[in-house]
Amino acid sequence: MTPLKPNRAPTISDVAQVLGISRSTVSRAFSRPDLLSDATVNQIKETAKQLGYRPNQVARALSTGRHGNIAIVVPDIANPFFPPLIRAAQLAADGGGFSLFLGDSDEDPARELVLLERLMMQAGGCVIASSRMTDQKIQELATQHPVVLINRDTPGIPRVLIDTAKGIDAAVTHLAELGHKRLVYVSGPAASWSNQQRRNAVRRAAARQQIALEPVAAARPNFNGGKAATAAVLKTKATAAITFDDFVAQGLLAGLAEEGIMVPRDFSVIGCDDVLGASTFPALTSVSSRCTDAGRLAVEMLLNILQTGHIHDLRCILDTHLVLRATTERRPKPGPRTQGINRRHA
Amino acid sequence: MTPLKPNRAPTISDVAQVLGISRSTVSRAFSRPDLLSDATVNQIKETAKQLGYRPNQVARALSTGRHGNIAIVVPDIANPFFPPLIRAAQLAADGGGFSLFLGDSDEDPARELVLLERLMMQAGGCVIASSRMTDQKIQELATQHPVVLINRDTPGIPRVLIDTAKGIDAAVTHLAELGHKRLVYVSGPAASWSNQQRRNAVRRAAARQQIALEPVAAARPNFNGGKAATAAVLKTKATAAITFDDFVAQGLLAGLAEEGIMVPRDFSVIGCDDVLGASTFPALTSVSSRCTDAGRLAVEMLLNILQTGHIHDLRCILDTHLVLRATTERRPKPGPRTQGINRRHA
DNA sequence: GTGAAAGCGCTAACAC
DNA sequence: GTGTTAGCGCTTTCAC
Repeated sequence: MTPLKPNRAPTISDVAQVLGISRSTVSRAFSRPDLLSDATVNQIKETAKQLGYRPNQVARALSTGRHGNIAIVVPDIANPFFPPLIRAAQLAADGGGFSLFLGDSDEDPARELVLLERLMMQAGGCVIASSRMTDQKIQELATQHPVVLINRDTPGIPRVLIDTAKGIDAAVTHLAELGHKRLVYVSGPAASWSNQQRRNAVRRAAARQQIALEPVAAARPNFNGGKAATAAVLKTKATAAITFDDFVAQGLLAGLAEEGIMVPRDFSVIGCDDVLGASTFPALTSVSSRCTDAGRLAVEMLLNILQTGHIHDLRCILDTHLVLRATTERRPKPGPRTQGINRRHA
Repeated sequence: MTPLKPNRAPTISDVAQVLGISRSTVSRAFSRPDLLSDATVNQIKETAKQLGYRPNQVARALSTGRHGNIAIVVPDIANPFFPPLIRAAQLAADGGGFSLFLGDSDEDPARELVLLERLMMQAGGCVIASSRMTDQKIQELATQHPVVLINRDTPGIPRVLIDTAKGIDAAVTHLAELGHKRLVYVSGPAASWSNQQRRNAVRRAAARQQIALEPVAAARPNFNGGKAATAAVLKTKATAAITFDDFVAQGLLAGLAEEGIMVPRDFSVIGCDDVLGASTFPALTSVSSRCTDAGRLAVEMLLNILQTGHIHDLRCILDTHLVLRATTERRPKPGPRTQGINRRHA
């Protein structure tokens, strides 16, 4: 059992005293060196280093109102869509000299708000990814702090949107070309903009290709949600499914395997986000989504706002494409399905 | 293009003035309400709410030295071992009323140090997961700030260790029982404590089971690293591999498939961490590691230090077990391997 | 180009 | 119980 650090860190005053100069000069050497002669700046930085002086962010923040922090809030860190996004955000923040607060709302809009309010006391702005809050709440928040959204199309607020429409279009077209006539969309959270956008994209594309569309809801956007939806999917008599995300697709794959339905021979599956790579079996065909780009871009937009002090109503669209792997195939011939035999383990 | 928020937030003085009382009283109503009469506390909180007053964390931090923040730094957010850990850490921090800074060192010790030094100006303490820094640097850091380590056994510093020994032991025993005589350990980062610990555990267990052990290094602890190691693995003539983590195992699986080696018929593979679940094919047998518990525990330990002001040299061990799935089987009969034909796609 | 002084919003002795 | 006073470490007018 040890007590904590005894000696306090050197301050601006210590440096000033050693050099016999005023504290403001030392301050300027770090915040506005252009106002000082090169000689003094060097001298100050030199002794500062010797003393181990480092400017205190907190004091600076109190004085200027500019804390060098931003925040990012996501619905679920463990959802593989977000880690690459967060990683890119952290990198971009770091590049701009900012520190990053992380919040996980656990898919709960109330928690999301509380978290943001706490974080925004110390952050200059925030990135909210896949917000579950209402547009109204978001707009309210945005009047008080700089906000950049990812995958949420709230007017007036800078936002990065991953436009799955193009990729989904390709997916539906692909299925149509394989002869499928009846398709199901396994949906995700109702409050999710991505889900709405994907559902609509599937609907439009299905109409254009003249194939029937059946809606089925996954209780939660994860493996179990997808697996649990299997029965409902099969009941529709569809021969192919597009799912809200790869997780749901993975669950569906597992559910189908359990029912002895062979993918892609008996049933075709296409995921969204392409975060699972080739790690499912069969390797999942999926609509890619550029989460890394989205994270980096959102932070860059936020830092730009912080620097200029002006919010532009930017609406930045990242498009997507279909990544073909091994879960789609020509529509099976109509007739009784080979059920009850788990071919995967045969 | 909109300019930013015009009106500044109400301060403690505003509340005091409205009520015609002193600022300290208002301050106490929020920080030490036990010192005030219930009547005044209620009155103050009431008008504070009306004015929309919220205590300013930054000012409080400057005054007390207690910023309500902690930091967590990991080598790679996108490594699936960390998201559940970070998620649990964030939850625990949140529960204690703390905000969480997140840093990604990108597997680089220098970057890790810089990041930590920046973050620790605003955080009361930090959790460092799978640090790549030297013990010396870590100890140096720990003299200046409360530090809790995850998967790093630096003496004198509170730490949470996921003890893969038990699980690895089970893994090696399992392989021995299946008749394997020659095993390879595909190692991860040299600076990683986990890697050293796993390597040693495999070595000990192999010696005990009297099976030969060949070391092979994965260039990076990820899919590509594992895949690239495939040739080296095959050259050892081993019939089974234990890999540093599931990622490497997944890469190896892919590499083997490409070479036409069937898993588990021709070759057995066991991963570590069990973060990929059943999503590989074949479903990966793996040594589980309780990353969620580790994240929660580490933060709880840190908060405890922050509250008591005392560092106990805690060494908290979480043990592991083997999760059997589908990538291990009886040793193949010696003889020429079926190579060149990719059986997976046959 | 540099110094003096006021203040960011809050807390913490110390008085009464 | 409540008010007074003096900071926490830094920035930023305003002088010179």
